[in-house]
Amino acid sequence: MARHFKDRIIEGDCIEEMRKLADGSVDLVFADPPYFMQLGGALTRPDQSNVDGVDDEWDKFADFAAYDAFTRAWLTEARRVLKPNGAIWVIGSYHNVFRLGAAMQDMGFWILNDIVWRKTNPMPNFKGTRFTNAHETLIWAARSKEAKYTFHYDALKMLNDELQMRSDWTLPICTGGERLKDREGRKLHSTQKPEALLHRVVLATTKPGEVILDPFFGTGTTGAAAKRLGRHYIGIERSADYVAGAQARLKKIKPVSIEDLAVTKSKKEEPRVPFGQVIEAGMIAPGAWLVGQNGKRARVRADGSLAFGEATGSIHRIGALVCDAPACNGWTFWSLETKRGPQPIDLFRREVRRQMAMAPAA
Amino acid sequence: MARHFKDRIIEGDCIEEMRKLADGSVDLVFADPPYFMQLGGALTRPDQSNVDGVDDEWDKFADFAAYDAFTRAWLTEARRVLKPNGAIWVIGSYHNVFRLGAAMQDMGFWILNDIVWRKTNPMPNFKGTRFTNAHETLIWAARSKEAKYTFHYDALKMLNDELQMRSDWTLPICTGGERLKDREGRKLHSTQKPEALLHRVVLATTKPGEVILDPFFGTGTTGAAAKRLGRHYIGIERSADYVAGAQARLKKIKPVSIEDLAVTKSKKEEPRVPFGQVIEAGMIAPGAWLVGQNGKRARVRADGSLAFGEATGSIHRIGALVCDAPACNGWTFWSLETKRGPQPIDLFRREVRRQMAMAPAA
DNA sequence: ATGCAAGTTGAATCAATCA
DNA sequence: GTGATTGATTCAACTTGCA
Repeated sequence: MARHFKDRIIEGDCIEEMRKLADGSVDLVFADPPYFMQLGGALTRPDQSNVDGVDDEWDKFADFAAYDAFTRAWLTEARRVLKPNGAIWVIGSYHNVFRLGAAMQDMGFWILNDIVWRKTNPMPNFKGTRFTNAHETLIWAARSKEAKYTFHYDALKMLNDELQMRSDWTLPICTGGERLKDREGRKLHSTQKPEALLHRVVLATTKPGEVILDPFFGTGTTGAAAKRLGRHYIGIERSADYVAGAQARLKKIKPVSIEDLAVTKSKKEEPRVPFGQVIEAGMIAPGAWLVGQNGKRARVRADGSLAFGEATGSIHRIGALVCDAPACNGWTFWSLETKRGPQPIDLFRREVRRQMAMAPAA
Repeated sequence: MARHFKDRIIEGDCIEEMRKLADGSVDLVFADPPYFMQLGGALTRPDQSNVDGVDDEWDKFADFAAYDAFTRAWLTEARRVLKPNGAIWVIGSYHNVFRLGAAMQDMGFWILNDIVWRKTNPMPNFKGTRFTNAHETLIWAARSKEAKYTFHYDALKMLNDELQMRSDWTLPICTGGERLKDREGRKLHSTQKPEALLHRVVLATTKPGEVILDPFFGTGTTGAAAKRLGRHYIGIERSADYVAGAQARLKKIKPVSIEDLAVTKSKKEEPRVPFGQVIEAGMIAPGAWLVGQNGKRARVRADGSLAFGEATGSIHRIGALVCDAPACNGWTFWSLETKRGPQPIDLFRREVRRQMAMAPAA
């Protein structure tokens, strides 16, 4: 690879531009391709406001066949320009990630992990039709089964409070000051990724001084993380607007030494345990009776709600109802009726929490 | 489907046995197929016979091709036996889930969510060569894009402390007393799923009395959750050992009583009540004034329409008009003006519904 | 300055029924 | 099948505005 390509953004189509790069010339590829979301019409929130969905031209394809052809074309070039011991990261959602992963396996990439990015603040499902789509998936793969890929086990363990870094990462979406805006104050790119996500990727799977290629550079999050962590980047991006935004952004990034990196400490909050999880765990069966501190009894249902006469609701609401109080902490109010006498339900929460504590929030 | 298939385990190959089931005869399929982890050795052909050693001619692509052929074969039968409005759940890991998902999309299944099962207690990565593989992925898909699938949104929301359920589920792996053991005390099945996982799946996406087919029944976790929650199951399993273990397990399961199967209902399921019926019932007289949440007033007419100045229309249309909004739920927007203050009109709808429930339509 | 309330927003395959 | 009508539906994080 010609040396002058390093730390530059190339404006153009990623397949064409990758063809100009030499075989085996980059250490890592990070790719955030279009997801082919196939959104329907307009979507409104319960307050009637409009959801600004992804309607960009770059996300439109005729069908899966067209999307697959595109996917295989850019993956082919990406694999060619990777060094033999190189690796690739690809991010997607359920709309496209299965096609990405299958194509990668077909082409000889060797999957090392799939990583789940759990969003702390995802967009809710406004119509109540599905589960909140609260995560995206990253695939980490070596160029081949034989590749000696880079993995900084200890650095990642340090990032995770001395615990092995797991395959699920909990991070907020990109908002606030980090989100690039256009002159009118609107988001410059509809799907800008948080730098924290790329920070973890770059730190874990590249060495300082190595070259990272991002064929869908967008607003340059990969470049930002690379520059900050002393790696080189090559970005390819079709949109002149995005290129301009990324250029300005990268100019401001100051590289730091690893030891100066402030490691974000994971919050050790006590995990929230819904009462329903006690049911699912089999600790309390649907149909069991709970007795309140005032002696009133209510019956447990399969979804974790309580039935008291005609009324149904959460342990808190029914607790408030039978107390004729505006509010009630159901966890401390109710006990399970057993042959050996009443057992406070909070005991069961403690047990579930003990199990949950092994999967830290961050 | 012949009635005698319900709540039975069929010992045999799932593709052959599914061929004996009638078209459109099951409501839900839950499938936990082999993951094909490629840990060396055991390879299987589409007919599930064992490959004796590694055949060099087949190589890597041949492995995936064989797995894909097997996948498409059983998915084809699964789709055929599903009712038009049926749905499917499939669970896998990064080894196979991308191939599963892509095949499902190719066959016309419509993915609704991918769900991440976060394990609280995963197997650590002993060598420190990758991220701890701490999750598995489930794909939930409708039989087609047009299918009206079942989703008990409100019950799931209740299960999660009145917050809508997300696509990431944190649950422990199956251990302790729940884990089936053989006579020597070793685990009977290497990948037994926790019943809590199936509890959530069954509760969310089936109705009591429906039929759930599990073509890779194993030790019968799907059957256990189905029986406990008042659903029917059909299990298909090749191994006589697993069938015997599942039989013994299921015999011990006690179904939850009918009345405890009720879960939090959706408002969408309640019978529709036209506003005119409230007038007919004499609860609101023609000429009465309604006041909106924004203070605007409109007059009730004899046919259940509202008059606001020159404009007339339904409670929803006039509500939208006075809010200058594209849409409005008139039931929650308007209140009746009375001497004792405003009374939300939804209270009257509730009363009409109560009366209708007591005197069902003749 | 500070604190609280109200408003805004994010990769979204987001309704069901009747005329 | 198509279009109009009814009526159900949101969570966390950040920004703005006002006391």
